[in-house]
Amino acid sequence: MNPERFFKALADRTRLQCLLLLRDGRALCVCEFVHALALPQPRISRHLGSLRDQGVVSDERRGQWVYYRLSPDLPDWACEVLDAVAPAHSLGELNERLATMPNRPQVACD
Amino acid sequence: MNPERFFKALADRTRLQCLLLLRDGRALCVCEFVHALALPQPRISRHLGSLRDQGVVSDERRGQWVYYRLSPDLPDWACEVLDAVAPAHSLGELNERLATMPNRPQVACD
DNA sequence: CATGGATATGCGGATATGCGTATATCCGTC
DNA sequence: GACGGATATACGCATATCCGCATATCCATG
Repeated sequence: MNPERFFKALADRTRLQCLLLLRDGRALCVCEFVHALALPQPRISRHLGSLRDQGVVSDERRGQWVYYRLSPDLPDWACEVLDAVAPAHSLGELNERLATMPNRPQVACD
Repeated sequence: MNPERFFKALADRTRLQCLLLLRDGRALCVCEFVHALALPQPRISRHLGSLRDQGVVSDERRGQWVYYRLSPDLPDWACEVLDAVAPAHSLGELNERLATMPNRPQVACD
């Protein structure tokens, strides 16, 4: 994981929001991102796929659902970067929508 | 300064290296960047100009030279991001070339 | 005011990026 | 094995980004 690539990953609103939602070791499936960010599914899927290809997140299939989490191989400095920017980015609304998501697969699948 | 814009600024090798060189409050002029990074002058100049336009760095003219430094308005989280990534990015060679630069305008113009 | 060093910018081309729409794939259930 | 929900991908388009080269601008000095 080199810094330039990592910052490219963060340099997009959709990807940045996805990553911040995963920050505390949480795993979320695609439909949860779709609901929380209120964005079309292909868009979410493609961004998550690119994050996976770059080693920023890892995925895990559970039945129909694919869960994404921050890659366990993410170097310390990368986690520190996420922690540093988190306070500057209000996730309140996103977490709110997550919490009230109807038909949510299963909460806290960790 | 919003996180997405800031990360776009860091998502380029040239810009990232420039910013890391400025990290301890140091100010450098264009020709110093050119020498340290061993890149063509127009390229350095345009990247620094774009960083200035986005409020990441500030510039100051001194005679023929234009000095750039991290913007004093940079929010705390942005500085923390730079501090976090600094150890992951070896600047040794760049600082080495800076130190041995011939005809260097003036050292430590702070 | 001519000169030269330092810096900035105009321009065109190559490439990358992000998107929407449509469709494919994968999986559990019946 | 048909169906439906969840996810991934193919395709084409619009735009952004980065670059090199050439040239313009700015400034100190003579």
